[in-house]
This record gives sequence, C-alpha cells and structure tokens, in this order.
Amino acid sequence: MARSGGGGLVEGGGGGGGGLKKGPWTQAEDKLLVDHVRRHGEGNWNAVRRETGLQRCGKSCRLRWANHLRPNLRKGPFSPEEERQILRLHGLIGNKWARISSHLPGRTDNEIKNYWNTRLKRRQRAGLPLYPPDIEREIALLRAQNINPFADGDGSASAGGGVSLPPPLLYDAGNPFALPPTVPLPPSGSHSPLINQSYPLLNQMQGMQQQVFHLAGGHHQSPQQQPVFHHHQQHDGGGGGFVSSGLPPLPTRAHELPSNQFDTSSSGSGGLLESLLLGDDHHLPRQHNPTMVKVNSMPALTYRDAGSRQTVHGGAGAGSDSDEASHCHPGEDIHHSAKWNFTFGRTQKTTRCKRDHRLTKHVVASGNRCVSEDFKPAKRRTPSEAGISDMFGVAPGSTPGEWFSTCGGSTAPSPGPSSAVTDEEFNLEMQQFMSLLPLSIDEHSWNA
DNA sequence: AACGTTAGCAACCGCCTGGCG
DNA sequence: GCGCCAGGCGGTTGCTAACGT
Repeated sequence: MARSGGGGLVEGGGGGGGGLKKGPWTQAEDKLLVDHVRRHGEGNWNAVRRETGLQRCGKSCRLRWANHLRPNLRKGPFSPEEERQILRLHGLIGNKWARISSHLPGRTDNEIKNYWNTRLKRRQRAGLPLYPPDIEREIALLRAQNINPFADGDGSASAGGGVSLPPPLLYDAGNPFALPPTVPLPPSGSHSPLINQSYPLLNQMQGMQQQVFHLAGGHHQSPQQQPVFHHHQQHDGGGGGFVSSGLPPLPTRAHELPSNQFDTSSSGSGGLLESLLLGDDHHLPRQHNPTMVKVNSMPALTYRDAGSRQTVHGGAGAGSDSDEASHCHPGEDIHHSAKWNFTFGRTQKTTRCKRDHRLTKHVVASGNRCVSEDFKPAKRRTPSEAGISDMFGVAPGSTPGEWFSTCGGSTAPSPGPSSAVTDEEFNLEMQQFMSLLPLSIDEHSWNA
C-alpha cells in the first residue's frame, strides 16, 4: 500500500477525484473537517471536499470523523469489562465490529477490530482457545439454542452433535417479547429483582447459565465444579474459530465469518438475544441506570507529525492494559484483578530489508517455541493533550458537550451512523448485564 | 549504539447495501 | 428493473514506537 510518510501523498490523477490526498491526517485537515461537521452535521461526506477544499475523499472523511474526531470517543486501553464484552459479543456474532462497537460506548469498530486482530488472534495462531471457558460455555449454549430440536424452523436440529437439548429458554416464537420463566440461579449468581424485571436479556442469560449446567452434565453443580470444555483446537469448516469438543457444531454458511457465531439465516431459531445483539433492540425496556459510568471525555486525536513522527494521543487513556496485566502474577485471581492474560507464541516474523528499509511480515509457525504469558509491558505512550487542547481551545478532560460548545458550535453532532452509539442507554444496559454475568472459572486452567 | 522483533493502530481498499431517479 | 451514488463495513496493509538482543 502506497502511503505517505507523513507529508501526505497525493493520489495520481486516476479517478474523477483528481489528486486526493492519502495518508495521515494533519491538524489543519482535521480542523477543516471538524469545522464542517460543526456547521453541517454528519453525512454527505463528499460535500466536505467541495465545501472545504479538503483533498480527501468522502470515505476518508467519514472514517476520520468516526474514528478520531467525533465526540464521545473513548480512547485508551480497553477496560477488563470491555474486553470481556468484546469476547462475548465476538463469540456470539463474529466479526461484526460495528455491531460490537455499538455495545461499547465510545469505542469504534476499528479500535475493536484492531484489538481483536492484534491480541486475540494470536491465541488462534498459537493454537489456543479464543475465549475464556466461561464465555465459551455461554457461546456454546447459545449455539445449542440455535439448533435446538425443540425450536421450530430450519431443521438444523441436532446436526452432528448428538446432544440432547432441553427446551429453549431464550426464544418464545409465539411471543418473543415475553420473559422466559425465571430460572433460579446458584446463590452466587443471584441478581436483584429489578434486573429480572427490567433486563429480560439478563434474565435470559441467567437461564442460559443454568442450562449450561444441564448441557455439561445435567448435575446441579456449584460454579466451581462446572466442567470445563476442552479445546481440541481443530478448525471448524467455516474457516475460522476453534470448536470445543462436545459442542454441537455451529451451523455455517459459505464464506461466513471466521468465528463462533450464530447462523443468522435460520429464522426463528436465532433467538431474542441474537436479535438484540444484532441491533433489533427497539423493544427492550429502557430504564436509566444511574450506576453506570459515564463515558468520558475528550475526543481523542492522534497526530503524527511529519517531522518528529511523534504520535500525540489525546483522551483519557491512562496507563495501559498490559501494564495492568503485568501486575497480575500467575496464580492470582485474574478475574478479580480484572484481567485475563493473553498467551501466545511466535506468530509473525518481521524482517527489515536494509536496502529499502521496508518491513516485511511473515507469518511463521509457532514451532517449538513455548507459548508464554503475556506480561510484557505495553509500549510507552506519550500522552499529550496539549496539542489537542491547543487545536480546539479546550481543556484536557473536558466533556464532549463542553468541547463542542467551546468550539462555538451550537449543534453537537449526532452520534453518527457509523461506529456510533445509536442508543446509549441500551448500550449501557448491555454493558451492565454483561458485567453481571457470573464468572466461575479459574482462568488459569484455561491459560494452561 | 545499532539492529532486529513485536505490537499497536491509522488508514486504505474492495465489496455490499440502500436510496433515488 | 436498472444504474448511479453515498455510505457502511470488514479485511488488510504499512508505519512507527517500544522492546529485545
């Protein structure tokens, strides 16, 4: 990919665009874009170029806005809860980054995608399971729901798995909005009545947890005694994720996503949860939850100065996830230190060609190299909000509203159609219910 | 200090979809 | 129904900081 090294690259006169710039955005370009959005709102990205003289294609403008300039962006390392949410959602819906990001307020699809690609796929290449066992079980159960022989629909029941499944809990075809019968949880997993009333999804997930026990052996066990799925590290036919032994095979479509996910083509068996996760969420009860943490703060900007190549990060990201991980020693309860460790082997080799100073990446096999816990501290960042503050004339840490009002704009842009939170309250509820799912597995056994 | 390696991430590309005439 | 266009999305590439030797 030909890209500029900071000075920008003007695309040769190809298409009708005629000299569109590529490469990293400059402060001046950002300001043009921000000013435009402040005046006209989002959308009509191709007009940006006409009206501002910005030599960027509309798509590039949209991307820059969505990923870096819009308010409510939350930069910095993912919190442990965000990580778990990503895992769950990815396990359920696959590489639907925009969908996943819609459940992580302030996070962009690109950010989540990068996170997944750079950190979790290491596990896959190293032949390790992609998901922690507890999440794996949740996924497994939902998969089982999807091919439930009791569910009406596409006849995908018991395909290959031979697992006798209990009646569905997640979906009532007759009344998809009805709450399923509340399944008593083990004491450790109890939730408040408010949750049962107001969070049908959580309520169903409770039932799901219970059903996992049935699938795993039919005995009522304490969470600590739950059997662990063993990973055979075989690739499924769909071209992607690993499957766990004893699980019903995931119905797949040709060219489908490389991860565990539902077959959304099988109508009627996808279930309420899937429809919720896939965004069909208009029927969810909305209830403001004052306990939820507000999303911070400044729009985080990154400028790569052409001369110094200094990367300037804005936003409130303090510390790094790896730093946190480095504080978590083997044997610690990673759940409670709110971190699960990533194990990976050598997955790629980068060589620098001295002739042209270009990097070439080669994927190599793990070989005999032992996989190890990832306690490597994160690379240091150079958080400097000064640049952003100077540019927009706002104080670091100010809220998005302050930011836009400070910019002089009377109309704060809408969350935006892409990578944006379409319904913050719903997402916050999602965040809450995800975080409330009982955790039960010693993840060290999983990491081992 | 120099060089190799790795991880993180911004930004591009191509495909797809929906709206519109 | 068809073509065009804008926008959205997922995959991929390439640059660079940080770390390792």
